[in-house]
Amino acid sequence: MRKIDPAQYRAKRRHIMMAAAPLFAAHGLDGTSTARIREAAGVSSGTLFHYFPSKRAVFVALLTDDDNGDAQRLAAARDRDDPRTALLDLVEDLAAPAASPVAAGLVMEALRQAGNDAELAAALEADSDVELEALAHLVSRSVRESGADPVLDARATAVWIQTIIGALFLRAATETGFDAAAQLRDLRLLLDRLLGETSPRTER
Amino acid sequence: MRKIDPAQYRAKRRHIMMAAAPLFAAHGLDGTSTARIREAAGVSSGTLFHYFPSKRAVFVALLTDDDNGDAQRLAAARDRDDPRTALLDLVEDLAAPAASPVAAGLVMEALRQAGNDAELAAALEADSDVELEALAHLVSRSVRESGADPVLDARATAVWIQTIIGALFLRAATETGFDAAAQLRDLRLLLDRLLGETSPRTER
DNA sequence: GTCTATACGTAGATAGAC
DNA sequence: GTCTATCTACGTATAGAC
Repeated sequence: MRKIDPAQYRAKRRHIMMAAAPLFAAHGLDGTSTARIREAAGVSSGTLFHYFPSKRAVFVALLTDDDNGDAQRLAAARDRDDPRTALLDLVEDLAAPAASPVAAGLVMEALRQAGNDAELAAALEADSDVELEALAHLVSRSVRESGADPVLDARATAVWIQTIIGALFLRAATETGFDAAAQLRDLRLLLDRLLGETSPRTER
Repeated sequence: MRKIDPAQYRAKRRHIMMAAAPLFAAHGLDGTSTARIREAAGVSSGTLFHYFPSKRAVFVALLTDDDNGDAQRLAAARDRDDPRTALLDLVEDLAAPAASPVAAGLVMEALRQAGNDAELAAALEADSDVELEALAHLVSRSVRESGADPVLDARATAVWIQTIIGALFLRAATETGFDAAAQLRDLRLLLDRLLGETSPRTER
C-alpha cells in the first residue's frame, strides 16, 4: 500500500521539526518535553511518534537535514577570484545564522549534546571540518595572492576564525538585544586586522 | 539547639556542590538527576535536600558563590601601571578557567539556563558588566598611554575581547583534547594585533 | 495517519525514624 | 544531620480504535 503523498509526509515532518526548534533552542533537549512539542505542532502524541522514533530524532533531524546546500556554498566560496574578499564574505555567510536566536540556540544545544552523543558529534565535526578546510584554503590563498600577514599559520588562523564565529553564536544565544548586524560589521573590521596588511600596504 | 559546627556545615555543602559540578558540566542541569548528584556526593536524598532546597539551588550556588574575590582582582588589574600589559594579563586571567573542562562546561550551561531564569541572568550580567568595565578602562588607557590603535572604540573593543574569551570557553567545553595553554599563547598574539601598534611603533 | 487513552519508568522532593 | 522509605507528578513512548 503506497503512501498517499510523500511530499505531504515530508511537509508534516518538517512542520513538527519547525514547531520543536524554538523549544529546543530555548529550553534545551532535556528541558523540552514531547508534550510541549506535540502541543506546539498541534498534533497528538501518537502522530508525533509516527513521524519520529524519538524526541532525540526530532532534534537530530533539525541539525542534520541540510536544506541550504552548505557544501556547495563552501565550494563556491573556495574558488572565488579575490581570496581576501571571498574570505570575509564567507565569514559573514557562516556567521549570518547567529542573527536568528532560534538558530543560535539550536547550535549551542547541539554542541552541548555532542559531548554525550558520539554520532551527533561526528556529524557536527564533519561539517565543521569542511568549513575549516574552506577557510584555511582562503586564508592560505590570501597570504600568497594578496599579501595578507596573519599572526598565525593558515590553519590556526582558520580555527580562530571558526572560534570567533562560534562566539557570535554564543552571544546571540545568551544575550538579549544582541545586535547581529552591528557585530557582523565589527567582525569584518577585526578580521581585516587579524589577517594583516594587504599589499600594497599603506604607510601611516 | 545551636549548630554543632558551622564550618563543617559549609564544608559538606561545598562537598555536595563539588560532586555535582562535573555532572552539571557534562550533562547540563536538566540532564543531571538528583539521584546522580546524591550518588556522586555519597549522601542520601534526604541529606541532599537538607543542604539545598532544590537541584537548581545547587547549580546556582556553584555559579554565584565567589570564592576567588573576582572583584578585587579586576580592581587591581584596572589600576596597574602599564595598561597594555595589564590588559593582556587580565585577559589571560579571565580566560584561564577555560583550561578546566568542568569550569568551561558549567559556564556554558549557566549561559543556557540564564535564558530561562531572570535571577540567574541578572547575576551573570552583573559580573560580566564589571569585567567589561575593567577591560574597557584598560583599553582606553592603552590608547592614551601606550599608543594602541584598535579598530573599534574602547567599549566595543572590550566587548569583542569578552567575546573572544567566551569563544575559548565554548571550545574548551565542546572540544575534546582542547589545548588551553596553546590557545592562550595564540590569544595573546591575536589581541596584540587587535589592539594595534604600540608606540614607538616599529617600521617594517 | 491521526486520534484517545494509558503503560511504565523515573523525576524531584518529603516524611519521619534514628 | 542523616538515613530509609515513599509520595506524587511527569517523562517518553506505545496500543489500538477510527
